[in-house]
Amino acid sequence: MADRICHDSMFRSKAEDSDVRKGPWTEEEDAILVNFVSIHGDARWNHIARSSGLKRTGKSCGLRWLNYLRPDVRRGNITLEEQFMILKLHSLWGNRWSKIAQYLPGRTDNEIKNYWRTRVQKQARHLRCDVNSNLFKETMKNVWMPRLVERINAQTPSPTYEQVEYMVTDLSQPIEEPNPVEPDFVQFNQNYHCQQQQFVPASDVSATSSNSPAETLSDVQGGVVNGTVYDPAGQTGLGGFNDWGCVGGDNMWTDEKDEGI
DNA sequence: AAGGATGTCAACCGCTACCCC
DNA sequence: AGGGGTAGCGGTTGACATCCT
Repeated sequence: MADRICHDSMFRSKAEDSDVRKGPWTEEEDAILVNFVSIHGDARWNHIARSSGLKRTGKSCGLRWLNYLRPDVRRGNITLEEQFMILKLHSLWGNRWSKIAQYLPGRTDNEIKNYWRTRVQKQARHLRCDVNSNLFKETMKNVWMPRLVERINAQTPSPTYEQVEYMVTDLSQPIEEPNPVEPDFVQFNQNYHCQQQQFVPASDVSATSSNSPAETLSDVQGGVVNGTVYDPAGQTGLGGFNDWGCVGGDNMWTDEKDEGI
């Protein structure tokens, strides 16, 4: 859209525009930006861009700071706990990346978005279904999330009863928007991240129906019914499908090879 | 070993909402 | 009220890395 030129360029001269740098940031540029932010704060990015001498747009400076340079940004692999939160919050809010990022301290919306696209959507492709389909949502809720919880439990001590009840209750929440249980997530996040306590698999609690949504899955082709993985064509006992409901190969939760957990 | 395929992620783009004058 | 300036959001792109044949 020709009349929707990036606003950053609207108040830059043509000479300046032709001089605007794009692409990866250099260490020197990073150092300049960090220095300027330490003096002027992380606001007014256009002012920083101009006065720092960086040949970048204010927008580019802001993005670089937010996604990479700010001191509280977390780098490295997404943890199991973070993965669980992403799946859970995405089931409630969809592609509201910045909102989801608020519940994952130190993670950026960009990082979460990339995670979703590269890891989660890949699994949807393997299942030959749309990431927004009922099949994919059911598989995520009834297979991947409980298994993720199991893996989290395997590395941390037992949860409190309240936490178990919370998890069970919350996992049964319908997918809806706007989200009516947002305060619970604040509590959940605090409990989980601050106290280093743990979950219990929903499948371990009789009140849940994590493995038997047959009446729901009967409406779609493929999925997981009573622990059996069905492919989108309705076949069972799929060669190549592990019990995550995924095609064997890369493990979506870690960088390790999937051993058919 | 090579090169094509695939995955990852930083950065950019287009758009919208908000604020201020 | 409305227009300009700005920040933030979600989608997309492209460079680089890694994997596979």
